[in-house]
Amino acid sequence: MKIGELAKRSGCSVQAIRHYEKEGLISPPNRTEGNFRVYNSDALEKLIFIKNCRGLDLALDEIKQLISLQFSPSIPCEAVNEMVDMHLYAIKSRIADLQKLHDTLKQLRLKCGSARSVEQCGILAELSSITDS
Amino acid sequence: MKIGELAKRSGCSVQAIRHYEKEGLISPPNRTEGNFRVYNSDALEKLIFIKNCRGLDLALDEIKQLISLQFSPSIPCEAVNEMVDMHLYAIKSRIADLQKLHDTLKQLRLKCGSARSVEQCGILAELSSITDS
DNA sequence: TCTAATCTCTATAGTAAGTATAGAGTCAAG
DNA sequence: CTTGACTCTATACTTACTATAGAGATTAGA
Repeated sequence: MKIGELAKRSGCSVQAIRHYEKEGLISPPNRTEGNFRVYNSDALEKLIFIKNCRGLDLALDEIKQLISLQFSPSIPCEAVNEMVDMHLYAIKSRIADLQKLHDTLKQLRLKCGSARSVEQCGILAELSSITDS
Repeated sequence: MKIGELAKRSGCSVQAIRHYEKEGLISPPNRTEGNFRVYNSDALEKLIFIKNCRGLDLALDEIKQLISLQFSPSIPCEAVNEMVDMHLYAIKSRIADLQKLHDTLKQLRLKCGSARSVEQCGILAELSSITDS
């Protein structure tokens, strides 16, 4: 299949596929006489793997590591676990940060009713004076 | 004061200050004979305002809007409220997404113990087969 | 067979909000 | 007068793509 069909089947965009190739996540496929990329079902599988990983917010570099791990199947998979654990931690922190941000913003929102002028706006006043915590 | 002191006092980096100037968030200051930027306390105040906004994850473009609103103090501040409300909504969505991601990743983590080989790794197996939801 | 539409190619620029760097100039103190 | 700290501009880099230009390839219909 050509890149358009691969894109449709994998759910990645055509440009993203070319991007993954450039970044070394997928290997350069064979070409037709007219220089079009030709893919087989292995490429589709790999793309789906990549897509799943991206869905978990794994970075391309990390996905690259996972792929290279798949090529040395007998070594222990500690590295995989560590990567996932680190992500779990990062996500938890990010959630906590956002929650705090949400609370702050909600507080701020209460400073201003709806029909005031900018001059009297409690939000703008607050933004000028909050000190870092 | 020169840019280094302003940076220290405001908590922004020197490059960030120059960046804000280039983006039109702060006006170009006077220069010394030797072409160094010279700031007064108004600039410091403005930078603190910007820093507070950035702490709330407001984009530079949005901050720019807020600053221009401050220059027309008599118009209603609906726009400010709307911006804050939109952010509250965006943050809530982001938290929900991350929570879901966290749960998925935690499930995935359970697929693999600690001492297995990559070949048997449940995580990698799962990543190859999850279908999009 | 011609042609128009669609697909693909490469290369480049843009996104957000800065950080990092190079290479040059300025200033203050010893 | 020289050394070190500071500043200047301009450029490249970061992430994971998307968008675009301009060209060539392929396919379907007339």
